[in-house]
Amino acid sequence: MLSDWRRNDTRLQFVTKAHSRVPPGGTRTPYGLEIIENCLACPHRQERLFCNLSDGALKRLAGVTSSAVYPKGATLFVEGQPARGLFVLCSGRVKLSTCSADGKTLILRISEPGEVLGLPATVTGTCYELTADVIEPGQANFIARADFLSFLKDTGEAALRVAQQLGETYHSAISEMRTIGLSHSAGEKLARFLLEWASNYPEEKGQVRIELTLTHEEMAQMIGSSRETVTRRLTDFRKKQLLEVRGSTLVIKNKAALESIVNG
Amino acid sequence: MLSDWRRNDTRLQFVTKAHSRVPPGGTRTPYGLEIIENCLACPHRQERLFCNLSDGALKRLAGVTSSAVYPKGATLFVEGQPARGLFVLCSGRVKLSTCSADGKTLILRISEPGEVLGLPATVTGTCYELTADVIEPGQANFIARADFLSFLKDTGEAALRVAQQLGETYHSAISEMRTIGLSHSAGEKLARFLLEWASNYPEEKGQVRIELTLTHEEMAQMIGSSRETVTRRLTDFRKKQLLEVRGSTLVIKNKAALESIVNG
DNA sequence: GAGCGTCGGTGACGAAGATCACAGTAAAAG
DNA sequence: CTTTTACTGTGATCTTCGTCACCGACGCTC
Repeated sequence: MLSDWRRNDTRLQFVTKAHSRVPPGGTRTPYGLEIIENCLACPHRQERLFCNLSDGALKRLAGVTSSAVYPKGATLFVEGQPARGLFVLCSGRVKLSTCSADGKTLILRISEPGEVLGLPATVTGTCYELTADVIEPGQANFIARADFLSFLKDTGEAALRVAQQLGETYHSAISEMRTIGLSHSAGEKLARFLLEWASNYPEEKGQVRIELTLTHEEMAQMIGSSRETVTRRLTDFRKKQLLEVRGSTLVIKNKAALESIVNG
Repeated sequence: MLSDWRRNDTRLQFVTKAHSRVPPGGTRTPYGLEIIENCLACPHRQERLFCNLSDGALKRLAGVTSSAVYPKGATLFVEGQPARGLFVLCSGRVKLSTCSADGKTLILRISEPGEVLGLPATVTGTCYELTADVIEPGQANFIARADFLSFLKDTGEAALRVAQQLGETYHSAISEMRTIGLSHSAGEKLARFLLEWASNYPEEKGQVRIELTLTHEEMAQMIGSSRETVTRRLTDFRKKQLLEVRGSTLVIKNKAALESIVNG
């Protein structure tokens, strides 16, 4: 259903300003993608740390927010750029990665709706430390650095939220670090990764059904390994009845066994 | 000169409260270690992000700060503990590490004076994600979580500082991540690590003289490798005239060559 | 001075995995 | 309906590095 614009070029598509004249709570584009025009009436507001501010604060923020929809493959910002500002991801998913001189890529995180991208660099006034690429099309709200900082100065409430968001970002970085740094083998890393991913899904009777729209190549880049080894370990797991794969859904058949792999 | 208490047990030694009746600006213990009693008069105040708050804010903070001196080997907090509060490191150095079920250790950072330890967990109200061990004796000021949060609520100025500090912490975690995740070999990781370390020291004519009071074992834990490989790669580097080691000072003789190792 | 623990240095060995090469498959593009 | 492209699957090879084993140096304790 999104197929007609998935293959578009990656130029940024500015769709609307946040303070336009549309019914509150979102509307629908021709592409079937929900556009959230108004954070106050956003259906996800409750669940999201950064969106769930007071009405006053959100109104203030809305005045300096530019909303846009991005196609798959779009780049929000690039590692090493001076930070222009931050992006609040409303829908879609974004890959955060870093890249070495010889082209090797390490993915640090796949961001979900509700997360704030580019916050650390925006707050400290340095360069973005990661590159943000859209892997599943969606909407993001941009806030320029200067606007954001003056907002923070005025709104005491928000600064604490920002600190908490940063804390969580750090937490997830550490967790990724543990996956990569503490494993003895690629199989262990992969198991750690899958379990981490599965922790966002409900478990029943030792089984978890998860959506995993990543290529083996991308998984390899997340665990610091090669594409081929991911393929091999994955088929190992399947042969051992630990997993089942049907398209982009992956079923963990034996969570306990996977856990015993990571615990040595 | 510190030798007589380096070998002490690791119980915490509470020495003084911050609001005691001593001359401002610090005094000297019998062990030759400078004790900073008063943040307002701290000689390092300017250079340190978190210490450099307004007089009013610092006074408020002083009221809830407990100062203590810790011997080598002392543990400030342990990974997985619910966060009690944070520590401002005034002097000495602290190792931040995480540990897997089978005992493998990964060191994420060696903290220097002026840094704040345990901040992310304290702000988000979760568990410490790392373990903090003193590797060079020094002083740290403890602030309990509840006190700190109410301080933050009242002091708008401070929340922004906290956010910046968190941003920097995150930045250094990413940098560590790059070292471990983007390298093709242990030699590359070690070179990356040494250059990172050297970036805090002045360079002249392609040479840098650095203090590196870490054992090979600890370096291995920083780059996710084994003690033996660190020893071997280090002697390789010496044979190739890239390095020289005299006790705990290490001289990078050929910075350019080290850089060419990391850049492939 | 003897004993002990920590640290650095080195050899041998085996397993893990990166890399290369290529085949098969599935889905989009034309 | 063909062609192209992206992704997965698998074998062969070769390097690296972790692990084990041991030795010597140094500093501390008794």
